[in-house]
Amino acid sequence: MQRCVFAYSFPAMTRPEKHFTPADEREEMIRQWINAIPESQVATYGQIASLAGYPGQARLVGKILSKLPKGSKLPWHRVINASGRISHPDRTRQQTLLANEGIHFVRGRINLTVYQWQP
DNA sequence: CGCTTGACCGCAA
DNA sequence: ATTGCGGCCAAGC
Repeated sequence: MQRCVFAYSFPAMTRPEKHFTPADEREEMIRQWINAIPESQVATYGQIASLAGYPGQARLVGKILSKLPKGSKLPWHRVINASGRISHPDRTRQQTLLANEGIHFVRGRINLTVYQWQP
């Protein structure tokens, strides 16, 4: 895990009118957890949301990933849905990246009991 | 404003 | 196994 620096990185945090959970803080937490997913393992959207402190907000994780810049270093491909399938529009690309890490699919599906990250 | 749309999820048929 | 639904919430129109 890398150091958490969001409190100093985002000017929005210094504005006191919103009482808590500004969008930038949530995004930063979620990014950090995604970044922490080890190679050859996967996490679900909901799992990342919970780890980041926002249980039940899986959609938020998908939202953030959908806005990810092209050359992002974030291992976005290690995030899959709760049924072990790919939600990302470009399935083949994501599946290829996962295959390169030794994660294989059985009938379009990843076995979560084997590959899901347990922090 | 209200309504729709998502890289979602759990549960009930 | 698959479908549907309600819950979730930010963005865009």
